[in-house]
Parts: sequence; C-alpha cells; structure tokens
Amino acid sequence: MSKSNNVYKDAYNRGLRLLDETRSLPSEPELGTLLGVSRTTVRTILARMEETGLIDWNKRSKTVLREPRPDDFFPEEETDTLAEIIERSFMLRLLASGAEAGMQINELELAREIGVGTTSVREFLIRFSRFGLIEKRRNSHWVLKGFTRAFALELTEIREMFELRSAAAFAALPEDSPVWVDLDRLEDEHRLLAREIAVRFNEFSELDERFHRLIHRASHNRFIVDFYDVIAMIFHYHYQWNKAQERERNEVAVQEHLAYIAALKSRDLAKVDAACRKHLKSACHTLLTSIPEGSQPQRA
Amino acid sequence: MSKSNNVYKDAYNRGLRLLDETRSLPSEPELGTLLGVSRTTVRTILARMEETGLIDWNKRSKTVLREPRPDDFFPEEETDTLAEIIERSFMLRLLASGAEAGMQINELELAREIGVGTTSVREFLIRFSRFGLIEKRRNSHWVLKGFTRAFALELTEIREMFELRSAAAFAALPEDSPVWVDLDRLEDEHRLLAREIAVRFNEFSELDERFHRLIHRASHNRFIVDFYDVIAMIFHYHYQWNKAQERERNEVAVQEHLAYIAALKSRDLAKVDAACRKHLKSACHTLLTSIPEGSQPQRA
DNA sequence: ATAATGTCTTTTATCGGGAAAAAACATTTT
DNA sequence: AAAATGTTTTTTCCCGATAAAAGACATTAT
Repeated sequence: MSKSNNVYKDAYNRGLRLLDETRSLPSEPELGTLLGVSRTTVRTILARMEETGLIDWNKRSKTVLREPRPDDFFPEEETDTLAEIIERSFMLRLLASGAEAGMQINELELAREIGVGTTSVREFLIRFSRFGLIEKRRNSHWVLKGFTRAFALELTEIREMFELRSAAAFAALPEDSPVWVDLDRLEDEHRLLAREIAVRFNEFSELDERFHRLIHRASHNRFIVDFYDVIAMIFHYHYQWNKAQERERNEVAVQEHLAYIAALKSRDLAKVDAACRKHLKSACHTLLTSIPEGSQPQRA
Repeated sequence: MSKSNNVYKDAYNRGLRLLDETRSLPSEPELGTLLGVSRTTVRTILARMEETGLIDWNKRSKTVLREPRPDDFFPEEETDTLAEIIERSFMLRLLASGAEAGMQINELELAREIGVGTTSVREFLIRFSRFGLIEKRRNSHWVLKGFTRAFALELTEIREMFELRSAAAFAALPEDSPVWVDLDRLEDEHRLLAREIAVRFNEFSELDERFHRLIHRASHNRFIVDFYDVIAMIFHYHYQWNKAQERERNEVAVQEHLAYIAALKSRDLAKVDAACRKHLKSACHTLLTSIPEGSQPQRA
C-alpha cells in the first residue's frame, strides 16, 4: 500500500471549513499556502469537492454549491500521520502497562502490533531516542530506560537551567521588541481562562506550551528551543494520563503564569528568577506525582 | 545486496590480534564478549580462521597454527558501518564545498552519490538532526542550517552551562568515589602527552574527549551526558578540518586541562569555575577560527 | 507580462523481502 | 549441573519498488 494519503485527507477536511466562508475559492497556489500543501494536493482536493457536488470547478472559477455536511469530512483517524499513530501506540504502551526499565523493545513486534512496516517504526524510534527514554544497543535491540523519577528530575534540571536563562534574556529585550505584544496577548488569554477556569481548565495545556515556547525563543539558542520539544512531549502525555486534580492544578498554574508574566514585564531580574523557579517547581512536583513510586532509577 | 557484513569483518580483524597472544583461543561465548559480537558471528570468524589455516578448530580446541599476516586482515574500509560512511560523506560535503545555509538536502541524490539506499540516508538524517545543523520541512526536503558562527556560539553557550555544572558536581564528589582514580590516570596521560607534545600532538583529540566525558558524567544527567555527543561530533570534524597551528593549540589545551584537573582536585569551586571557563573560552575561540567569515546567521 | 492553470518529473514516505547478526533452544562435553 | 558446542528461529539492517506529494516546466488566460 506504500504511502497513505493522510496529507490530502487532512488538508481536505481543513479545506471544507473554507467553503462556508466565501462563495468562491481563491486560486490554486493561494489555497496551497492556506492549507500548507502543494498545488498537486490542492488539485486532488478540488477534484473531490467537485465530484461530491460541493463546488463547481472550471479553471479559475471555483463556485461553492453547498455547505459541507458532517459526512463530507474524512474520519479523524485517517488524517493522522504514521509517526503520530506510532507515537501514540508507543506512549500508551509505555505509560499503561508495566513498562519496566530495562525492558527491551522489539521493532518487529511493535510494527506488527501497530500494523505498519518496520521502517516506520525504526525511524520513529530513532527520532524518539532524543527524548532520553530509550537507548539503542549497538547492532541489537532498543532498551527502555523508563519513565522514572530519575528521568523527571533530570528533565527538570535542564528545563530550569534553560528557562531561567531564557526568561532573563526575555526580560532584557528592548521595549520595541514584538515579543511584548505577544506577551500581552498571552496575558489576556490567561486572564480569560482564569475567569472561566471551572469549565475551560482542559484548555490550559495548549496555552502553557505557547507561553513557555515564547519565553524559550528569547534565548536565541536552537538547542534550548529544541529542548522544549522534549518537555512538550512529556507534558502532553502527562496531561492525558494524570487527570487527578486537573482543575486545581491548572488553576494554580494559570496564577503562577500571571505572576511570571508580571515579573517579566517588571524587567526585574530577581523577580523573574523567583517567579520562574516557583512555577517550575510546582510543574515538577505535578509531574512527579504521576510517576509510580516503584519506578526507581536503574543502574547501568 | 541487503546488509553488509562489516560487523563480522571488523570483529575478524580484531580477532586476528588475539591470535599472537595465546597459543589457543577461549570458548565461543568468551570470544563473543571479548569482541562484542554474538556467538553466531564468532563462529563465522572461527570458520574463516580455520579455512585460511590460522587455527585448527575442533569443538573446544582452537589451536593457533600461525601468526596472522597483513593480508589476513580485511581492508579497513570494509569494516565501517553504513552510518559511518554516510556521516563522513555528508560532513565532507558540509565542510568542503560551498555549503550555504538554507540549501536544501536531497535524500535521493545523497543516496546515489554515496551509493547506498535511501532508507539509510533517511535514518542518518533523522539521527543527525539532533546536532542542530539540519532541519526538516514537514513532508518535504531537509534544509541545511549551516556550520555558522551562530551555530558555534549557541553550541558553546550550552556547553559552558553544562560543563560548569558538571565540574561543580565533580568537585563535590566524595573522596572515595572512583572518579578520582580515573582523574589521576587522565592527569598522568596528560603529563606524558605534554612531555612528548612535539610528536604526539595529534593524539590530543582523543584524550580531550575522554577527559570531558568523565566530567560530564558527574552531572548524572542523561541530557548533559548525551549533549556531549554533539560537541564530540563537531570537534571530531573540526580537528580533521582545521590543521592550522594544531600543535600550538593542543599544547595550550593540554596545559589548560592540567590546570583544570588541579582545580578539580583542590575542590575549590571558584578555582574550578575559573579553570573551566578559561579552557572553554579558548576551545570556542579555536572553533570560531575554523568557520569562514562569510557564514553569517540567516533569518528564518 | 504576470499569474493562473495544465502537464510532466522528481522526491518523499512506506512497504515487503532477503541477507547478516543476534538470540533461543537442543545437545553434548567436562 | 554447569558450560560448552551444534542447530534453529527471530530480529535487525538495508535495499528496491511504488503510491503520495512536491516541485518544475509548459501553456493559457487576464
């Protein structure tokens, strides 16, 4: 079967949302930029839209004929990339079952279980290895290092180093830097979320990532910026996994962010340092509570 | 052709060196541990050794019949892993020709040029991406970020953070920790090298890596330890590329290492900090001199 | 002449297959 | 019975092939 057409399906679904906004669609290159795909894919999309009677397509004219119905959309699960599918399966295994540290990972078994080729699994494992949770034995299998306390502490140590430095760099940015506008906008979003925290608490995770990424970017260091991928991945699954006191935790975190933002705006380095440390400390604490006590650091 | 038998060839060559030491060889499992390969490979090796009249092999008895000759060895280039071959080709391209930042990398072209399959090139690029020199455009090509001044500075920034912290952790290690013995041994090697620097200056690079890795290990943080891979890779190619004043540079570095070692032994954190900073500063300076002035940081 | 569309080519993503190497199991030797 | 050797199975590594997607070139419309 070679390659799935998830790029097309995902772009098609997003394309459907453009239909009810205007009575006719823009040019092919424009649609390409809008959807983030090549013109080849745009044309495949348009062809199907015509086929299903959504639009009338003749060269430059692309007239919308009707509103898209729910059944016009491709099912969500068909729009995921293979990498996403594999990652989800893998993380489920890692977090759910008794994934002991030291356990060996079998490419073939994983591939069969998920129903994909070994190449994709191999590529995933290589990409995933930078998160520090698995390790390769030279021309042999992969070894699971486990989502342990030690891991969480090591991750936090680096995160603190990087974020303190980034935050300091952020606070030192000139008045006219565009980041202050971004920060203001984020502050507003935080206030809004704080007000409606009772019902919208699950929206925090996304806001959290945007906020921290903005700060890390101020470091102007690719290694710091890239390291946030590790944190984001861990917290992404952590949020999905540990739902205990989610509302309370997020409520606290939002307030910490607001204090952190205020500190940044004050440009007082001592305040920034304190606010950052405080927030990271509670983030680390939350992370630690979701790790089973049994997971102890292993010896090499 | 599928998979090359470089593991066997490399282990065979190393196995030849065991022949002149003893009149008979140990058991198969023992040989496996010694050479770091499976028993399957050991048996392939023994089979060939018998075939070429090097040993007489009958079950447990493996008697050495003659000393290995130069032509018994497999050629060096056949013992490299594909990953090594690809990395070398790629780095040569990156450092040699006008590898402009922003240039796009073509998997197919690279594979054809090196004479390997695309899968291996893809896997290499994924592994290599963590060094921060290339970047992937979602379902499209890779982009070269370039070996620029900005890269060297960002690398150095992280290196300094990590090494200062590791060095401090090192100095705080208890008297009976085995690292002090390792450090003593390294100090001896440094003194020896210092005495014969005129002829052995090219042996410094290997000693340098061992020294810094020892220090980084004291951090007990996988992200810090793993980051040294980035530094090691960069300096490995840097040493091969920039031969200007190699002797002088290494002579200075050896002395800096000795001062650094003395500081660690004194356990005086201020001294450690100063010695570490001084050494890293000159290492960074050396690295910068090998980067062409034209390579300026690019805007996204 | 610029920017779109139409068509063709190249590259990426993924699979299945096969040889090398590892690992597991069975049998023999000390 | 512990550890080696002999044999078989499984897994990893890597290639070539193919569909999806991107990109390049040619043509047409404003």
